[in-house]
Amino acid sequence: MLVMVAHAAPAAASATTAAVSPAPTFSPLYRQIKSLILQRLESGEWRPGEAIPSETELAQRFNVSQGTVRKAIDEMAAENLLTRRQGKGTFVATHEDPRAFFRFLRLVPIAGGVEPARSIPIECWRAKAGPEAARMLALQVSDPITIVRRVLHFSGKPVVVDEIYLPGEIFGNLTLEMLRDFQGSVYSLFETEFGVRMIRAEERLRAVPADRMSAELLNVREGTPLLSVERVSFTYGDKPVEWRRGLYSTAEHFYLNELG
Amino acid sequence: MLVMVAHAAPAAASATTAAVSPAPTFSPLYRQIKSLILQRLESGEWRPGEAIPSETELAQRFNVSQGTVRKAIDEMAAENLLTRRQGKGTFVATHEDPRAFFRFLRLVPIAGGVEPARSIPIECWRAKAGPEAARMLALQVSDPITIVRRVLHFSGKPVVVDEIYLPGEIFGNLTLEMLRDFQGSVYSLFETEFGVRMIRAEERLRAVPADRMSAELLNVREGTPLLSVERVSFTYGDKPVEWRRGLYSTAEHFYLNELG
DNA sequence: GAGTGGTCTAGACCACTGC
DNA sequence: CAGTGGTCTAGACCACTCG
Repeated sequence: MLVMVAHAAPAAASATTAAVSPAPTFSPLYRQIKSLILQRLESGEWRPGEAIPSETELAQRFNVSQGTVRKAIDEMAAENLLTRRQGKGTFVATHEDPRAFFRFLRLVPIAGGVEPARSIPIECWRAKAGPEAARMLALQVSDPITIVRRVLHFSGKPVVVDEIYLPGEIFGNLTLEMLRDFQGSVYSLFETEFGVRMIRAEERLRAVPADRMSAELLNVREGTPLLSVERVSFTYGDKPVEWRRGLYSTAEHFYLNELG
Repeated sequence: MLVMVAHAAPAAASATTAAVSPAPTFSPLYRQIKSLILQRLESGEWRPGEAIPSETELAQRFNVSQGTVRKAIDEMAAENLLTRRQGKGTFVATHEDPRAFFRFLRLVPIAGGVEPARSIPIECWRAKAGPEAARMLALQVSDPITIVRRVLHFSGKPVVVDEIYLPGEIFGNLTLEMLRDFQGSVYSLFETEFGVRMIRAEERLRAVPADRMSAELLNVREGTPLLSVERVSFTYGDKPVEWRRGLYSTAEHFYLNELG
């Protein structure tokens, strides 16, 4: 049945759209399988850290060959949505994995050493979205939001000061205690406690002078150049669910980026 | 013949190394094909922008199935070493491609618009490598190097001031005139005139105050926070061939980074 | 229409994990 | 040993480009 849909789709697509636009040409079978798997992930049917059914079983279930399922999973593994483990199975990616840590925090000490960051939450409060937060989070102005202020320490020293803006609809129950008590990264908490998995993010970097409050928190002089990092994070379906403004002290750390 | 090597390799490898270390387990056939193709690229047999032989021909040549060649090329396309064009062939990736531009210059205007950067070379001279340049370029101290200073303009305004350090052995003939006259990016010139193709790079970002010279060139006040971007670029075989220090004015631009 | 990459299949066998 | 992902093959057909 799925096969028929698969073969019918491109023909129908080109028939209806060819005269309008040449863009949406063709959707191969493995992409349809991919979006079926994606649906299961979005719906929470297969949860972070769990194994999904084996390739052969998915192939039977979807009535396609194992190679087609494989190609779908290949792409999703490349996008860090799934993780393959030979001999064990294919697993839904999770931020519990320490590898995921440095994918989202690219700060490295100038002088060697790989100490993990320690997050120290300062405040957590509710507010109404201003125009900027609303735009970034695709909300309406004055929709409820939750804001977290915190500091990140590396080997005991404050290096990053952060403000995290979250949609109140999802994160209305977030409290300072949860942030304090949770073992693991913030994204790990979001995933475990709120069922929200961050897939990708965009960061915008600038150099700015330290304001008084940040200077105090980071133990630098007011006006010291800091790295300003604005991040919007997206979950499934490219839905923005976090907006973050961070100031990084780059006296003893740098932001490492790989250009592929 | 190659097939025999392929099948013999893992057995031999595990026989000799199993007792020593469990690391270098197994090299599948498609990776051997991949490194054969890589050799052709490194040697310049297939040059940037040119088409490589078709998959079927490579399969015959290497005595493997087309699917195996395909998988090798798949990986190399994912690494931006090759570019596939349906119906036309597979091509060696090149920095002439405008897509390659923003892979290596992630500066975006805050207020919309996608004006291309204009590179204005200021100086180009020979020098001897200091300890830092030597380390970054994997040279000996006092080996010859070539240094370029330049400014990047966006819509007529200076935004980036750059110093580029290059191994003299390769870039001994680089002149200010070449930089001025060449149409296209610096990497495009390196590729065309010096046969050096940049594959990947690492950037280290910090926020620093503008020194007097940079402040003048960028038309900002001394001490203004600037984004310091240090880059080491690598060619085939992870050989470093460029070290760059740039100062970016982030008054009207930001550095955009995608976290996947 | 010939040639290229892109998709899909079916089946064999290998490497790894865990019972 | 059974079950999983990983590799390799051979062949069919589709989509795209170009002369």
